Amino acid sequence: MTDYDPHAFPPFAVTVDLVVLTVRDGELQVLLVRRGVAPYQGRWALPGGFVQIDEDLSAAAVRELREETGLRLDDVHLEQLATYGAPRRDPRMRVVSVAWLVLAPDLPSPVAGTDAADASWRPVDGTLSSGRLAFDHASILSDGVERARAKLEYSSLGASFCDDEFTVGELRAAYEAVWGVELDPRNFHRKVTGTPGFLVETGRTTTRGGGRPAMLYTAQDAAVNPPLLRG
Amino acid sequence: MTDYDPHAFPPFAVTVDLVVLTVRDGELQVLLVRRGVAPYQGRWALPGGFVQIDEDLSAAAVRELREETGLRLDDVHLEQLATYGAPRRDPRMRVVSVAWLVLAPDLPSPVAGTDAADASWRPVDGTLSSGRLAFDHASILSDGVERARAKLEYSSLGASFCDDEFTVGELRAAYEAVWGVELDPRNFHRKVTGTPGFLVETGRTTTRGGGRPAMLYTAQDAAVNPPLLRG
DNA sequence: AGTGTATCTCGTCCTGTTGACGAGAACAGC
DNA sequence: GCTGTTCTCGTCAACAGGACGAGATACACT
Repeated sequence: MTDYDPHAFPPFAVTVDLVVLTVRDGELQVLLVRRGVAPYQGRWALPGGFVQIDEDLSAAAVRELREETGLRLDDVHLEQLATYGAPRRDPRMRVVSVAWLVLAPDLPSPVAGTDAADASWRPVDGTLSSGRLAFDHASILSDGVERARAKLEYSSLGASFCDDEFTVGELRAAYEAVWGVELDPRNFHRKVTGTPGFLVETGRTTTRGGGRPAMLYTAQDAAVNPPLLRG
Repeated sequence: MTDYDPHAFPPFAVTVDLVVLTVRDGELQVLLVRRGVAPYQGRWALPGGFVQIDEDLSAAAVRELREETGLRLDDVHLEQLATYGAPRRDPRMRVVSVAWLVLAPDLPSPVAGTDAADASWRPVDGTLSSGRLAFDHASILSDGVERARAKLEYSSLGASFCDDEFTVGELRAAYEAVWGVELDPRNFHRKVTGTPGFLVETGRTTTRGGGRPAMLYTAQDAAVNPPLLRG
């Protein structure tokens, strides 16, 4: 490790970029930071940064998540999304970026880290249609949203958008926000409570949200087969 | 691009590795090359190599595919699998490897390229259970097989294992090999011919394989909803 | 206390899909 | 012609899914 020859292979910079999604105000939102330096100065971008030379890729993702957003790993779901490495995606040098998808509940989180001058949740729809993200981040965000939408169909990952304990109605609201559709509350309830390994009853109930008290559940990691359908 | 400062970021080597899967002799097989140099000299490994400094990641995958296996892109399905970059996965230096999944028909292909001293198709099951692949390639292969199995459920990618024109029976044989299950020929026929956009009838028939002449189809790119189930 | 409103949860009906299986059609080889 | 093979269509019961009704149980307001 210490005696490699830097001329034996082309040197690349390796970064991680984070697509951090949450559901706020009934819509899917993404965490963006405003760039303080060129290139793309003043533009919104995905949070991210360089991987350190002795650091695992996932460790770099977790570190950037903590540094730039204040989120901890045990609050969220994190998975590798894809890697982007077009030769001129960064005009300064050859950068290969490993993108990670993070699904987070609507935490009353600081959302202000050490690095980012300005960070905030932005609606995904408006961000994608405006098309003004830095670098190829619009493409990465689009892929991340597509992955999230697809994974909700056949996994219990929708619960990642909810608190540790949640009601079926809150879970349904997350699915509706991600998919942009309205789901029948009765059929959704039947589906998620009837799928073994999807939800665990806590025995407690809550009346937040009004109406009849709702059972509180925690998530389990079961696959859904056949999948939930989007409408 | 020309004036970057190589001391401003940690330098990484970036490679591509290929998980090339096919169905031969009724079982899922993977293309491996035997390493001629240390480390892991003599061990089987996934084909791959360094990404050039001005080369796109997918272009590097296509180039290695051609160089090491003789396969052309229009013969096969290629998609990015995942990226592997543990700090000591290569004992010589810090290498980040972008892995690609290739699904190929059972071509009477040379399978001998410029680089690889020795290349051959090996059964996936035996390869994974022996656990003697170089580097972290067993883990990459495992992820690739899992991806392939999952994608066959809700896409027409199984046709990537068949020739351009194929029968429903040949397609079913591919699914059975990948999933390691037996499927009912009548129900499978009903499902794939009844899913709009999955198959296109050519009008021609064939008697290869014996029995009553079978209709020949070409593949289309439709998603399957609800998915095919694994038995 | 009573009324209205909201949500949750269970149940019903109908349709389409799936798995198990039967049966005939159409070839090759002997 | 007979046999064995594969292909293709059909049948039937069980199940899952979408549309919808209805009661349960909270809170807010008068």
